[in-house]
Amino acid sequence: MRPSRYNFREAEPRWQQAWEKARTFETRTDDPRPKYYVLEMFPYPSGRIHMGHVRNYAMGDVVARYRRAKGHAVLHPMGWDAFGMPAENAAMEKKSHPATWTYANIATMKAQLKSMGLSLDWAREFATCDPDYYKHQQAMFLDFLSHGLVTRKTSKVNWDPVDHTVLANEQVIDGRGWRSGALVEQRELTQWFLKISDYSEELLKALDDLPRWPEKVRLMQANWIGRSEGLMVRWELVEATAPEGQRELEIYTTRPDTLFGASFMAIAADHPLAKAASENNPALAAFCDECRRMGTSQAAVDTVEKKGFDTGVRAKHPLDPNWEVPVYVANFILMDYGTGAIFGCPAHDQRDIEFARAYALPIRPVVRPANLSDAEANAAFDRDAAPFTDDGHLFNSSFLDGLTVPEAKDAIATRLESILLAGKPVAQRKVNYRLRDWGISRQRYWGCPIPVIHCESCGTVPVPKKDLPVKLPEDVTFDVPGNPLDRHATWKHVNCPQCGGKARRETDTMDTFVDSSWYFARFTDPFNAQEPTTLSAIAKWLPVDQYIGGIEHAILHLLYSRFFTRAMTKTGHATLSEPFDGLFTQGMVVHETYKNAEGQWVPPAEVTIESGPDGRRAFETASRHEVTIGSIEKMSKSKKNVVDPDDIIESYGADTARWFMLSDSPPERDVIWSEEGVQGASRFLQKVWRLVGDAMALPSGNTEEIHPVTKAAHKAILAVGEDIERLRFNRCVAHIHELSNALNDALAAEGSGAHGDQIKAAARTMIQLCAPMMPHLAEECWRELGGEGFVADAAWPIGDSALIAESSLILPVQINGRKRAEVTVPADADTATLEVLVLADLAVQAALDGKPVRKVIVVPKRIVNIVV
RNA sequence: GCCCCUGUGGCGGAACUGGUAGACGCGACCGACUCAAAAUCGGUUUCCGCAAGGAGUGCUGGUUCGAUUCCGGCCAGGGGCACCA
Repeated sequence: MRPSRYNFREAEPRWQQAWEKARTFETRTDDPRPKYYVLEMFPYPSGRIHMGHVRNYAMGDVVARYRRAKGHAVLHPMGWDAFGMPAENAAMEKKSHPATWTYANIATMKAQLKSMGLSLDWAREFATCDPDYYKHQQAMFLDFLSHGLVTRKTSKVNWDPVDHTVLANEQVIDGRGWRSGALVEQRELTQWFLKISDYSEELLKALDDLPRWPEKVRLMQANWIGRSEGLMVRWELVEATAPEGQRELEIYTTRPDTLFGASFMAIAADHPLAKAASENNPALAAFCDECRRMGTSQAAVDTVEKKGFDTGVRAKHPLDPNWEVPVYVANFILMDYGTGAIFGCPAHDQRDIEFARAYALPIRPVVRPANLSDAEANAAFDRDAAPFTDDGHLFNSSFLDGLTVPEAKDAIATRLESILLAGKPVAQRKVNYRLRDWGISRQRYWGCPIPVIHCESCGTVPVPKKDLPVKLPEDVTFDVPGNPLDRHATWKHVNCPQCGGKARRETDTMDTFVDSSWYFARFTDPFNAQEPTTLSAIAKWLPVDQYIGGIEHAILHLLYSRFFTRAMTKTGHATLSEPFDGLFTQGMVVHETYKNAEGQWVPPAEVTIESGPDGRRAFETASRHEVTIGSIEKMSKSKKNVVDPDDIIESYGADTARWFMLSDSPPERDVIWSEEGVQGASRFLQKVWRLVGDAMALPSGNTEEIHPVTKAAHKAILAVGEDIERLRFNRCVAHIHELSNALNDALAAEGSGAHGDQIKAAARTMIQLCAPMMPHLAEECWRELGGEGFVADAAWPIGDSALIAESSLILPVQINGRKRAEVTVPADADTATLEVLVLADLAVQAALDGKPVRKVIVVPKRIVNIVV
């Protein structure tokens, strides 16, 4: 006997086991059908999955299951982004080894993901902390090294002087170390870099070839790469003022047209000239030290007050040897960008004008609006007004006078290129990029070791490939701060692979972004023990057809992966440039917040919502005390507005959780998790169960005519398919609701059983359309409706647009753009016939009220507009 | 400061490429079933108005036979980037 309610607790695990036993979702590499690679960003094993994961993986699973049904060989793998700081923090706090902690979390989260019933190929699972994974990463690093894609240079880190440890930006809070509370200093360390900046132009240009990426993400990447065209200009220093050995100062500018408005030079505290000038100037040295005490994060640099210090050095204007400008050290000039030096033109730059006002420097306007004369512009100039940064015409600028800004940029570049200083042109055109090389060195234990050995006589020597992997030692302690690899008793002491002499291992590990920059490639053949990738598998499966993840990875992860794919291709590990053909960034999961009378946050699980005509009220379930409903915010531990996926799956089942995640909200926007919403989803599942049961109970029978339910079914097939392809899951849900309503109507009207076959067919269609979103219930119903095998293996139904066609349609009629009537007309009537039909209609006649018709506009199958 | 996105009923949202604004769902209300409740089913639900009718997609102006959609200005909310020369 069929139960009247669907029992998900019994059915869901049963179908999960059945799929697993049948190995339904394992991908055969030699599958001859057209491929489709669906990938969701793999999770960090933090301990438990959260609702954001549920949303992300529910979306990916719909795409994967739909593509399977459409006859694709689908690759839909899952793994773990398993290296990173939280494991070390847990090691310090809970005294568990990072590996133990990480693998335990993976086990928990894998069980949670399995309970969602995702169509994943678990046979391909790996964690980036598996030596079997990172040994290939080390091999590729060595290949990158030999192909000139790796460099070693100094860069700054946040140094905690108390804990003697390097801090991540997120560990620096208000300029202090998060544990020690000590003021953070900048320290220079020699570090390993991947030369992503060699690909700046390429990575920028290729953004145009990614039409299936969100415009927003491409724009963010373009801004991050930050191409600018400018001029490198060398300024001769006034000899009497310059430190020993310093003859000139080179700056980079994108506004060379404003050179005649120059009033000062500003250099970074780490600029060689600043260091040289500091030697005999303790006050300047102290100022440079102060600049260095800022954190290395941009946020830290941003919030600091703009300050400068006159070095006493003077520079000669390149076009007027008698014109001298002062050289300042300024805390807002970054050594990393351009040459670490600028010239300031206060009249035409916001930052420069603030600096000039603060240090009483001259402000000379050189660009005027096109509608003013030179004299008017000079008269109108105001030191205290905002700088003029628009395009205009040059004045007060010698041979540039009267030119537009672009003309002046070109003219001054041409002039300066022909002037020689110390035998070389004083200026040179230069395209510059904001994008910097990718520093991958981390002074931490829980990461992929950089496979290099430092030998006193041979220098840096790559670890021979036969010695890979360089494995992390297991016997490490976290009771003191600092890098456990560095203080390990034996690990770093090795013999040099070249000379055999005493040497030491590199103790830095790789940035975890390296791990995630090629995992998608490894998934195409994770079984290859010899090589990182199998080229035939890369060629077959890449690029990823649909990549889905959070917008927070819009820049770094996606840009690094694009670079890494190119680097892999250069070193023979891949055969393409762009790893992700289609990208989708989903919104966050948000929830209401609740506060009790004492002002404490209350978790949703302890709150009961009651709604009536006066709105919604919330009560603590246990005490019945009313709580205040607060704003809707991203789920976070601090506000306690977190809903645990396990609790939801336990109370409602995986299908309900998935269905609700996909309903209502457009996937790129935030979705509000609410108890009412999830209950609505649950009710719909039961409705599907009931409709299928009622349909099944009908006797067989058919008539020639096409029943409305058949039309509804075919309409839904076409609409749902199109909307899945465009990732508009909320609309899919609406279409399925419509079909279920049509089915409900058909069942209610069915007395004699004359249309049994058509109604049953419509029920089957509904189940197939539901299957990508609520796979367990769909399997259960599919079996009942006599479907063969798994619905997961069934071909997607084919919609027949001919069945939907109507012989007549209702056309709205507007008069002067206002809807006044509706006229039923034959679907195939031509424009002239329509005009006659519409004008003859009684309701139209009444609305026209005898006014003369000036014009009739007919939009076929849409609307008729009469102009009177 | 710069850049981007968003703004539609009580709520989430729909409306293809300029062509019937409010699909679908949530909530609410009314009714049926029930001793009763839950569940379920049926109906109503943009606002004003008894109605006829009118208004209406953040505000404002424009283009158009016709604007949620295109353009200008403004307001509000969200996000990203940044002393980037």
